[in-house]
Amino acid sequence: MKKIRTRFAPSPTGYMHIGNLRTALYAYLFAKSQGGDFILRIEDTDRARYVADAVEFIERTLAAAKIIPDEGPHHGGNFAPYVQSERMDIYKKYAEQLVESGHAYRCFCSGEEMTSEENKFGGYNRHCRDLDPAEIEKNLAEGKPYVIRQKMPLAGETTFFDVLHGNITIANSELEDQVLLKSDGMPTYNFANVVDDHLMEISHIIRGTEFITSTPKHVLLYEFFGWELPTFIHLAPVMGKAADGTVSKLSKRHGATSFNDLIEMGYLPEAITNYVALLGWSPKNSCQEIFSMDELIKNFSLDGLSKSPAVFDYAKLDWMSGEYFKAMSDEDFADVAEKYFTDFDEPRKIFLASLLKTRVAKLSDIPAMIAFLKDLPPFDIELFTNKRNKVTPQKSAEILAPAIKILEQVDDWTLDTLNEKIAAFVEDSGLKVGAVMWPLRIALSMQKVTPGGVTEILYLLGKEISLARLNSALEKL
RNA sequence: GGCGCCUUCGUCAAGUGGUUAAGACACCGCCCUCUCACGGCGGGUUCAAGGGUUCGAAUCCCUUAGGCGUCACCA
Repeated sequence: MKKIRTRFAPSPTGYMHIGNLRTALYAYLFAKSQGGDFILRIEDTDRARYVADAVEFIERTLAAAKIIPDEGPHHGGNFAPYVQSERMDIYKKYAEQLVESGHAYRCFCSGEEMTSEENKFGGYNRHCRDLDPAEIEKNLAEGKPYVIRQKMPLAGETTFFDVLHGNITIANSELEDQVLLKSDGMPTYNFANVVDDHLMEISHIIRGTEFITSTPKHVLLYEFFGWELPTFIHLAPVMGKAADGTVSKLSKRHGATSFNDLIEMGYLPEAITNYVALLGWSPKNSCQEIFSMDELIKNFSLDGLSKSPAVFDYAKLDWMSGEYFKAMSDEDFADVAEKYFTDFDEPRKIFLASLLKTRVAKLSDIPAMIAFLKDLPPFDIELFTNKRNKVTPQKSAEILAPAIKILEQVDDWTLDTLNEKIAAFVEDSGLKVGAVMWPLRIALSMQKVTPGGVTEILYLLGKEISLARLNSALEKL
């Protein structure tokens, strides 16, 4: 059997859309699940869109997502170069070959003529098909710029098989005489793509549905050259849902849309990859949702792919991200959240990690959660009223005063000791735990909700600051 | 507009002629609990519509509607 080879062929735009990442992931998973190769090829044939360092950016992003090419610009391989702008002579050779065989022709029309009514509606850009050979010679001699166009059959239809969609048939009369080689000598996507996929022995083409309609043109090229057809798999797009409920292709208006946006927000790469994998694919005979890359590879199969569009759901990403955090050790979490923990010593960092890892969807949630530890929010007497625990500002003062006395005596400011002292204090007070804890927590944090309880906050704050806050609150009450 | 693709809970989805139509997220309720979270238990909501075929249809066929894509010297 022929070796499975898939490729990811992005244009170098310094931006990795989630949809692109997913396409790369599926191509990678399929290849790896079949013991095949995954190739990275850069489609930089549009000089106007070239972005500096974009290739490195793509490679770094794939590496972060643990999608490792077997061949690529900086990964080596037997089919180099893997950057299309370095393969111009190859495309030219094959384009000329098609002109020779009568499947393509030179077109000397300028841009304006292209967009004429005739071409747009009736002619499908077929105007230069039957130029007088003498005129062609003349134009060439004058050095007049030209493009090479594919000569489409005028009758009949072209059918190709897609793994997800079955047979797709399009009438040849719908196909325009598309440009193969541009006047600057660069190939178009529709040409370079076919030539390279053949030369690089790609067995399965996994790409977005936006290419379904141009696939018959590609198929015709394979036929013109007498090349064996690869297997096509056209993936449904990733959608976004706007505030008004409308669904459209995932874009900026939906929030973060690139892998890097998500990383910057503090989602783990593993969590993003895991979530994205499930956006349009589900495992067979299993309800598993948390997958390592190895498990994805083991479980992946094409028949688990969905052919309908999937809406990107940030809420579910949050959940999945949280699952990854919860599964981490305190040390690992502290490590990954390091830049948010700068105000704490090592033991407190680890302890904070233990508190936060069950409460965080993304790392950037952290600052808002722990801000009160650094800067006490303004005093608000309203907070000292809590119906459920029958707490009032008056009662709060009555609890704070003795509590301060007890805490002042504590020299061993550790979690265990603090726990012990507070528990004893509650016991002696004869009040419910909540009734005692409420005023303490408010005085220490000036907010109703805190990650962790009173003891935890006391420990994190340290003795000095804790007592200062308690005293300050007592004074104001 | 032509052509093409798509349509199971709000979202991701399982399902391929006979199921009480899985599971997950979100949501709601209860339990645990010093708040929040974690954890545990429970709940509501789904086959786009209309026609067929069939003893029987989410599953097969037709029509309609809606969504998306494409119609570049962009990919």
